[in-house]
Amino acid sequence: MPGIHRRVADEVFDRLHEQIATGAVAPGDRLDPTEIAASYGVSRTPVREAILRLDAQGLVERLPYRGVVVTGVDLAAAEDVAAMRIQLETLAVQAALPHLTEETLDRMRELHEELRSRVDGPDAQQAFSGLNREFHMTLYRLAGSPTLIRLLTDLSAQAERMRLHFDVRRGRADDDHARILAALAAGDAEEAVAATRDHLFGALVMMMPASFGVTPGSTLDAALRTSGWVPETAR
Amino acid sequence: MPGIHRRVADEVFDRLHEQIATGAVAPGDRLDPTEIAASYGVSRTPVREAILRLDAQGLVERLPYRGVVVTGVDLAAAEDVAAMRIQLETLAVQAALPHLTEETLDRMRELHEELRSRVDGPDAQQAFSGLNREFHMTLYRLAGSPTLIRLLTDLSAQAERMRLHFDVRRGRADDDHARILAALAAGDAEEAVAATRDHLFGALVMMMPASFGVTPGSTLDAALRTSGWVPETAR
DNA sequence: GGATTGGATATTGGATCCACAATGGACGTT
DNA sequence: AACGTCCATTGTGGATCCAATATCCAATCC
Repeated sequence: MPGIHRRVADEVFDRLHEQIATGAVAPGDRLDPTEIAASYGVSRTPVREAILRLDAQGLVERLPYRGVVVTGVDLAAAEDVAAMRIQLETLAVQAALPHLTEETLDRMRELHEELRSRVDGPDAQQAFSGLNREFHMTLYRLAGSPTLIRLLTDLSAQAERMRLHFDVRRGRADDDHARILAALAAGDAEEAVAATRDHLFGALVMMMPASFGVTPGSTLDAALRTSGWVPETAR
Repeated sequence: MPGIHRRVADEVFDRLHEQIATGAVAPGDRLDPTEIAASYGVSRTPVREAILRLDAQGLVERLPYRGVVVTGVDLAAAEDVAAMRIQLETLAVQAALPHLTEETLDRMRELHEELRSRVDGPDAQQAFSGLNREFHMTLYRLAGSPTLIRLLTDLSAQAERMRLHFDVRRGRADDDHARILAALAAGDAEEAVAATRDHLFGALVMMMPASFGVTPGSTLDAALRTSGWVPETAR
């Protein structure tokens, strides 16, 4: 049984990933490998490995001989990531639906309830992140695509970081999840896709200024249309 | 001008990436960091960094304390990667088209001609890989999405590795490219998407046994349908 | 007075060294 | 003779050491 191995580098990676995803270290902040190594009581080597992995996920940027900083977030990046998620998660929904079992649906309902009950808790933000991700991933795993899971995991971490940066509270997420569950239970693929798309799009919109409109010809525009979205002007 | 800096690790990464993408080291082969370091005349440190990055891209697998092997390829993985590419490249086409200029189109035509002329050359396979990727990427860059480029670059490397593993010659690629160019020139988004999808799907089909059919409910099935594909049985 | 260059300092990237885990073979036991 | 255990060997992961590069500041020149 390989995989049970916990190397120091794994530990460091998890802790740094957590720090970044939760916004404990903000975008633009500098990560000092020496300092981190000292504070964790390890050498710089595993810290370097962890940073390499964070870089591959796009969470940090390594400036040669000039240190490593947490990747900055701006609205353009948020829109970019949202577009990719819409394109891939709507695919995941479609591919997962045919393999949906009552058991998985129950598991999702559990997570849904758990989310509702925690909406006003002390660590609401923290709990939301984990439970929300697990709710969606439970479904997506049914698609049976390791690549898809890998991409979505990375993108989720990015998105979560942005959500926290822009201080977006997701009160409406419950309703979105209920809508998704209903569509899944009814076996309505089109509605499940639409609900997922609106869920992701809604999170993005809350980060944007009031005057926000989808830029025609953007990846976001394209992804929205692919998933059946109809622009305001055409309605 | 910093940023153009070439570190040793970058060099090692490029060489290893090349070796893997071109199949010089086959799937399942073991990579010995010590041996690589010696043959390149460097220490193990930059080799380790390079391997870390290859791992993040899914090109190699690191078995804790047991070495690193080139990720195996099978038909399921090929199908998986193809599905992701279809989903993302069709998005890229749609987002790029509105920003298409005559200049870019000319650049693509150049690459197209170059590809045709090299079809029977000595290093045909090698040339094809690079030129084909550049042909598509030239278009996709117009979408203005760093994330999309990053994901597609990784997926392309995977796909190329599989293509070479299954020893697929892409004679038809020329025709596909011509079709894409025509659609782009005409500003026909739907046709450009269809052409791109068929291009990618065609490459996958050539890896499959003759009896191959798209599994209903797979990510491939979903991606194909999203891009407007109609299954045989429904035609 | 401002800009440019040279050196001091700090920090990253690379090389080397060390410890521990994992395989393979030898030996002993049943 | 077969199986299990122990030890030696190999090699990965981590720690430490060294070199190369960027930044910062001061001195010098225009």
